[in-house]
Amino acid sequence: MLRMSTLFLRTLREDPADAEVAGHRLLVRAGYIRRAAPGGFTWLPLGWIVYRNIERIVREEMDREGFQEVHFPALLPKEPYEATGRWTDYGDNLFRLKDRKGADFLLAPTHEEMFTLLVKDLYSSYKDLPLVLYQIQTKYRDEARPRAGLLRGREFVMKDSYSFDVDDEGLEASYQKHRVAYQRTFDRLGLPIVIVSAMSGAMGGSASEEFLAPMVVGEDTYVRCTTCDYAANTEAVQVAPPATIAFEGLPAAEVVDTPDTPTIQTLVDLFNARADLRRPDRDWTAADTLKNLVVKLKNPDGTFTALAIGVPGDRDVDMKRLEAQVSPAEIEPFTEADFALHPSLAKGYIGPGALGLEHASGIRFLVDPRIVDGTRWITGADSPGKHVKDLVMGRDFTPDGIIEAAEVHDDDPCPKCGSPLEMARGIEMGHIFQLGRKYAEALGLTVLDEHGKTRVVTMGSYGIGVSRAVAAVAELNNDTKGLIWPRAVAPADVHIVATGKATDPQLPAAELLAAECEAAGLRVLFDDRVGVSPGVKFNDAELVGVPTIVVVGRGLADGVVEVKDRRTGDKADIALADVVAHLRTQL
RNA sequence: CGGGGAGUGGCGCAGUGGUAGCGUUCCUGCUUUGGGUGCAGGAGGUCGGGGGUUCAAAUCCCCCCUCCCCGACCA
Repeated sequence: MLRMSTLFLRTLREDPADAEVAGHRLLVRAGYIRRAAPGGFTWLPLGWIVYRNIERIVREEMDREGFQEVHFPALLPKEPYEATGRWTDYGDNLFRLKDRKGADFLLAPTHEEMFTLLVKDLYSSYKDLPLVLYQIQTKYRDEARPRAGLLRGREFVMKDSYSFDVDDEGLEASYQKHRVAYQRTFDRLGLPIVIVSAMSGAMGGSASEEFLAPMVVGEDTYVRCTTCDYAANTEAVQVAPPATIAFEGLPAAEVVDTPDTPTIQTLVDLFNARADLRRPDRDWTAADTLKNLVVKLKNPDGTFTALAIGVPGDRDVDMKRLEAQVSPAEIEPFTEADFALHPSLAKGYIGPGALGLEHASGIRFLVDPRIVDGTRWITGADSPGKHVKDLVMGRDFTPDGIIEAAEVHDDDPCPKCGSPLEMARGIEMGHIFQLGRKYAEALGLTVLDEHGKTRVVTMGSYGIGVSRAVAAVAELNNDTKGLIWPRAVAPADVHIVATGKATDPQLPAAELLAAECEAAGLRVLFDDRVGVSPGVKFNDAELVGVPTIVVVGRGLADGVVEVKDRRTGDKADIALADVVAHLRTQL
């Protein structure tokens, strides 16, 4: 039994000034956590109880699938991470340190390498697979910007698991088991989840999905269909290409003088203003123009490659989407010096005429999927002050390929059903990932198959943010008065408040009730403080957020106590003799 | 890393060069006991850190650190 008289707890009367988002603010105010370091938090008794409840649920769902728990050090030598290139790839996000002999160590941001090596150490036969191992471990990432308390810290707890299979079918099965286990886990935590397709990116895996809890303070933007079940991370959205158009009857391309049209808007205005250029049926819009952007890719080996991207003029290139497409290369701006090296590019008037591996610039030219055969465009004519109109895709120019890099907008058509898409924000609670053989290859994890042949093991990795889940549940379960925990994770089932003076009958009656509740299997938080006014106790109870509040107060004279539902605010007077049975029905 | 805001008792804030204050919290006493009760007395701060200017710095100057917000970044 937790007693308020002795519990290590101090609730704050006012909001802490450095906490913006509701969940963070309330976790601090209600005495669940304290900031201890940049991006690091101390769990106070109530917070630690909630944390462990969540951890227990995660563990139970892993165990239910037959996954086996192990536990690695967080402090690791650099060598395994050098073997996979991550010692450098992780960049500034990796906490690096040296031991007394000067050897390099790191605080692990994730443990793919160690799990791979552990399995390599002990297993060598296909008969040993499939295998799934997991741990619940503190992770370290030197985040550029820790945020919103536990939502993004530099030290946090993650459940990470890793599957090991002989073949792709096995990987798929392990992946699906995790998918199901994750759905059940988040369901038990009371977290609404949208599963979105994510980019497999540089990892080269075939599938990756994120489990997002929708919330406005979320950091990830994703799109979801307003009609069907399609949902995808913004980076992974696939644009549905329109139907192609026959070339017959399309006007011939024509170069026109368009002085002083540095922007899409000025170009469109000019076309609408000039009688010789006006469209008879409707006004020109930015969507009629083809915008060509040139960037520089910094390849992993340090070399640079130029890349041109063509998108409809009513959209910008989304750098995040572009980066996801070209990963592991990084995007750098195309500078004046770069233009000097490519005299065929007329800045501000770049067009398909100069772009493409087979054309003057030799720059690879990729276009948005909406640019299909037969679409006609106003675009740069590769000469200052000139544009070309009615340049027809497939007839007048052919790019080197397609790229998904244009901005995604609300109301874009769903690639699955064509209904409008909408953008939303969420926080990543879990990520499941078909890694494939990258780590097994780099670290030499192989097994012998039934024919005695060496096979590289194929892997998956799967994460749940455990400490983040505390923050997410708090964020989604509160009101102006405080937290409202879902019962499965709440620090107690019932918060018993005794009002009255020390000599009044309420206190001993509440004491007795608390003991009975506990004997009946209820987890009890008992406000047994004397000399504290009822208002303070009521406010604290609402702030702390235990789902059921029982007040042993003035009704005691009539043999009843008040049972209040924290979430709905519903109150009922229940006869003292019936309280325990009544409370048990609410579990 | 870029832009913006801010660091003063546990928490929230005031204090533009001259002995650090208010509210709350905490302690003591009395009072009060169904919505943060009232009164009185008390405790608690090297004013984020380091340099500098000055007779004198929370206050002015320089450097650094940290926190919050936006962006970049983020299996």
